[in-house]
Amino acid sequence: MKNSFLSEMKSRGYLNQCTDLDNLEKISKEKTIKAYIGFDCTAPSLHVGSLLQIMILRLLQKYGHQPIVLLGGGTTLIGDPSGKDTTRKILKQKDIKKNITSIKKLFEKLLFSKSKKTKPIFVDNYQWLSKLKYIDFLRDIGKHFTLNKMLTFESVKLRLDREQSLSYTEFNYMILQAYDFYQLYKKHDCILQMGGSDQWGNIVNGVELIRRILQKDSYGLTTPLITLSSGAKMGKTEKGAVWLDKKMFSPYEYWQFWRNTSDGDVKKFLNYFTEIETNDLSQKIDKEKNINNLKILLANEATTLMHGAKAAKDSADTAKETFVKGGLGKNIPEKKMSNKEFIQGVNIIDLFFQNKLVQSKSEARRILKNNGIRINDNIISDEKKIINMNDVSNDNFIKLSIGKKNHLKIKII
RNA sequence: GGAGGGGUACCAAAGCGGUCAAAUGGGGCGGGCUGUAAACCCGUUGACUUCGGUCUUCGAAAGUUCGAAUCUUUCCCCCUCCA
Repeated sequence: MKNSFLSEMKSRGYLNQCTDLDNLEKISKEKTIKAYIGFDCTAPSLHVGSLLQIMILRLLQKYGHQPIVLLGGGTTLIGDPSGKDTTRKILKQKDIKKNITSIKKLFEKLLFSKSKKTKPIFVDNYQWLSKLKYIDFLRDIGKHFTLNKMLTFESVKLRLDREQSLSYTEFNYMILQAYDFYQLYKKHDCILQMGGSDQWGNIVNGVELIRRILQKDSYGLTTPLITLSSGAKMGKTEKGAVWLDKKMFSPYEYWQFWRNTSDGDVKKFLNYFTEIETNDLSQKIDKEKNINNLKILLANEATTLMHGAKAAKDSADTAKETFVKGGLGKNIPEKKMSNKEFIQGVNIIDLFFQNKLVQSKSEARRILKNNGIRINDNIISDEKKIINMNDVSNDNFIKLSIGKKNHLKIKII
């Protein structure tokens, strides 16, 4: 059997559930299809939690199909209750618009295609949702949804079971999402909606709505929920979410995020988040004895995909410098300071505080007590220590470190 | 509309007149071990400090008191149940 979109979906482990795998496979082999994924626009960037969805859109393109990216300008106003146990804050429309603009940029880069056939289509559901008339909507769309069924959905049940409130607004979310699919089917002949496993209920609703109104078949499929071997949710680091936008999360940090993948997750992630052909990949995995090299491979591939080959290489080099040689890496953030201050001498605590390596002086003192503060890789244990020109290295730098991973080079001018 | 319950540090949650900068758990941070992993262990987790202390915090404001997170009043917000 020849490789197809769905067969690679399966072999990479992207496929969790599908409404009708056999028929979808048949159709996607016969002709090119359009498929959509909806994204919430609650923040100015997406984070790695959405990366799997992005990967499958790219995969779709690889097999000549066309992705539709739905940016939920309308639904974000409502808030999806799936997977959340409390009502989300309602965002301002102005903010959502900004978010949409910057998320769109991200997709334009990631789903870039020269071919018209696989070029991504961007839609914003605000376009049609904002035009809905309440009475008409209730009559035409609402009649297809029974409360009996809606109450059986996980997202609803969860809230009710826990006696957490679920607002009427949120309760409508699933209907709107179903309506989105219906609109895209009509406007763009989009026959497939994809999403994370928590979207299954919403997706099925759309498929059913299309069948009821148009008597047409459409399809839905979901990707598995990614769990770490530790059981935690993926995508959080000490610094918060792992954003895909380099303004919010630098390529070096991004590289480090993947480099720090735990052992148990490496092979899975290589399949999920790189585009190395599956055969090559399994060979590589078998051959490689040192798991750290696989982690580096993962970090390189994932960073290349997101930020480009150069950024990946720079990050890898910096990491090498920093961790292997222990010297000053190129990508360590750098700051300039006048030599006047150092001729006078600066208190160590003040120096770290001024350079924003710590949020308060108390924090600096605390870390210092725990042997976490270093100047030029030497642990400092005296909080009254004065840093002056004697601490400047030959090439006019002072290296400040907090812990093992947080460094700053000060260039003396 | 009626009846109750509640708002405490990043989160959850104790405290219910002084010994409270506030138990405990999670998370975070630093250290140790190591492989930039996991697990585990130790320390730390409001700010400033001349290291003696000082200042600000328990939804908001006002009050009682020598003294309030704790008592009173008003206001704001959230939740549950009944209609």
